[in-house]
Amino acid sequence: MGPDLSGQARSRPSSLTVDYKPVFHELARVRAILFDAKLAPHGITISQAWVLVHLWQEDGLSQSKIAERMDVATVTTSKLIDKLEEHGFVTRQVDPSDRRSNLVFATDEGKALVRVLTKIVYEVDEVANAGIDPSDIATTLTVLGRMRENLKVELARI
Amino acid sequence: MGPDLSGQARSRPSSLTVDYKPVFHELARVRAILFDAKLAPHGITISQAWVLVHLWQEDGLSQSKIAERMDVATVTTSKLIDKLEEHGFVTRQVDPSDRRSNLVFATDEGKALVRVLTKIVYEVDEVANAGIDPSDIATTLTVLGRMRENLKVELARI
DNA sequence: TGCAAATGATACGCAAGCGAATTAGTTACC
DNA sequence: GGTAACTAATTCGCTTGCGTATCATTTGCA
Repeated sequence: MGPDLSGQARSRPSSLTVDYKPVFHELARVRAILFDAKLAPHGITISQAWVLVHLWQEDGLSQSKIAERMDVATVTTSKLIDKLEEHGFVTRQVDPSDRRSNLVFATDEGKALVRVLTKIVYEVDEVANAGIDPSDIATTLTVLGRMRENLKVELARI
Repeated sequence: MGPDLSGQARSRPSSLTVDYKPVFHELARVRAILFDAKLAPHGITISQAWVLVHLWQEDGLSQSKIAERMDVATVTTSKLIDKLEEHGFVTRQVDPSDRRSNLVFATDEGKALVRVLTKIVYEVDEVANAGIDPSDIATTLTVLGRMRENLKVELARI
């Protein structure tokens, strides 16, 4: 036998489950692939679509505000917004009160895409959740949120 | 009110939880960042480390076998193995029975790293699981595995 | 046997992340 | 008021994924 890769007492399951596969990582990847496949006809990717969701919540956010709310680096939003602007889903406007800053507004096409995304999220969840006890799914989402917070706290500490 | 982004009946939680954040995606990213931070002193990334785990399970796999077991494209393993070879963690050997194929073997340094990874997986799980009911974590891992399978079946169907 | 089809690995180009460095503009303090 | 420190956005270069195309080799079938 090699080392114990379960990362826990042997009787407890862990992030490296019995199949020795990084389930968090793989699940995120598979979800992204399916989302991107469903969004491709609309000329957008799932990461770009998330920017639109944040603008739907509050239009005219600055790029750094968007980065903050999406929990990514500003350089990432910069490129996502480039693509969205190219396709006419958002417009950039220099903030008159701070000329370093760009305010980002969703166009009508961009707003319409949020509605499309809604439907696609529903479809993907339908597929993903098939045959799973709804209360277990609720538990899972709570646990994942908690794990994310735990890890973010640790990253901030480093 | 905008569209219903819960992607489910309003009373049920969903992958877009109340904070409107893609928790699967974010959790995978945060985990990867923490893993990479802990692995950086050893000159390896978490994705590269996974190749070593598969070689620990069975040494001398071909690149395409590794890709198959990791559920990634062969082009991805190709580059991961480039990096691992550069750092002396694996060696490639042409398969004498099929000269198109490279067999990949872990070096002693590579094998030693699996042991390091074991410890790091334990540490990351310790952090992630803090304050969460162990039985809820068990439920979560089961649910995630099921979701992954559901989505993979759907992707194969497309 | 010989040629078509399949397979293994790689090069190229793309997307989404990151960090570090750069530029432009703002704030804060002496 | 002027300089130092900070902040917003971008460019560059990196990793990990993907798809497509290419090349060498192997397999399969007529």
